[in-house]
Amino acid sequence: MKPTTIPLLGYALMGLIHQKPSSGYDLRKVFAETAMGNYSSSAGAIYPALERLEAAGLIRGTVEEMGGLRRRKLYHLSPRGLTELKKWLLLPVESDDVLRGSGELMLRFSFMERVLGASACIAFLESFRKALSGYLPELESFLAGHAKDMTLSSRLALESGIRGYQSLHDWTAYALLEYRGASPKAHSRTKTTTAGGRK
Amino acid sequence: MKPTTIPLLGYALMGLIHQKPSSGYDLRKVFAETAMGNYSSSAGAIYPALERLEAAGLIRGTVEEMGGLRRRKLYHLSPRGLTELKKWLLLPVESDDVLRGSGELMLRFSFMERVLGASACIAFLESFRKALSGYLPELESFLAGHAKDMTLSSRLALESGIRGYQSLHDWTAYALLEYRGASPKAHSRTKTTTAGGRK
DNA sequence: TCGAGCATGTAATTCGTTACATGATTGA
DNA sequence: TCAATCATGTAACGAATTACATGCTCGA
Repeated sequence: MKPTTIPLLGYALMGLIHQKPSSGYDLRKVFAETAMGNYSSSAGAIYPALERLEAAGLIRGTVEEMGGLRRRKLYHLSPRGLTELKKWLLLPVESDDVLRGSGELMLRFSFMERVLGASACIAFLESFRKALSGYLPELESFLAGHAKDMTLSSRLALESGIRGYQSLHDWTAYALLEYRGASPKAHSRTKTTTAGGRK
Repeated sequence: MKPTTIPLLGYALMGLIHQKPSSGYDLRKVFAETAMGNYSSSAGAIYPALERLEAAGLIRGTVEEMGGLRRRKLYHLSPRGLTELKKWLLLPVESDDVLRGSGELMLRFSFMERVLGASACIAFLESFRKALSGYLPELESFLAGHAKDMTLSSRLALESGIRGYQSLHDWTAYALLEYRGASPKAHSRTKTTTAGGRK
């Protein structure tokens, strides 16, 4: 039982297959049409990935001969696949993850409720929020220290990144409200305008 | 003279070398310490990349024997490298770029003022803003159409993406003000709270 | 003298991209 | 019948990650 390093695309596929058993073609369409996760894409990338997952025993493919239709290989998640998926979803939120773009974190979150339920989502949001609270002041002080040596455009690019993290920070508050507040009547998505807070 | 496909890391290196002739070690430190661009990283990734750039005639490396110091290979941009860098910076802002994460766009913008001057930055910001204005309604309507079929966590993940683009949209307005407004006295970085605008 | 940091590299592996290839089926 | 779309693949290539290897030099 090797460490079984699964690339991000593998988890994306497993998450989607968990939602609904799918063929390679189905999955390609999800990536192409829903602009999901932006990364990963289409063609000769996902079929090999599916083969790797199957070889690792994480998914199983069965050829469907639905009433005279074209043959399609439907994949569904194996018990081991579900275990691995859960393990990945339960990984702690490291500050490195936040730095590395948070794309993986969002992918995890998007699958989380279906696989682990609401309480895991709330715990995730809280630790995500904490990681952001720790990282934002770092960025702000880096900006404060280097702003004078930068061109305006490079400083603005940095500020854009900071704003992105602030927006993410605001979002965690909003998301926690959605999870805790029972009635989704107040569905307005107004900005909280908080964020910039020092620690 | 082949099409010379340069990967993103290559442009990042060229941009940094343009700012200041650097050794591989210097560049690694920039990536490691400034959390620049998040992507790209360190070690046996950047030395090969530098070799490729040199082989392509885009940079030139000269061994420095600074007063009994360790030998270090200083790279500086060649005229052809500068041409390629400018060409990349002047590329139009496609809506695909926005979708694919806007990381490349920000990298371009951060180098832009030093290489092309302020007017190019303004033009870039305007077309970036336009691309975002076109993309945001698409995302909003996708959300409106699919929200009912989603778990709360997957819907929130999508909303987080939308908020990110809105924040970027706000940022373009702020950045244009910084470029146009002469006195950088009003350096407050307050949120514009606009954004969600249709077209 | 000895370890930490400077500085540059190499090799194996793994993965994604691009482009091509194939065949079945449906609608015009 | 012919094009579009469904559906699955394969092969060449480029590039990143990881881990290892080397040697210099400075300060304690």
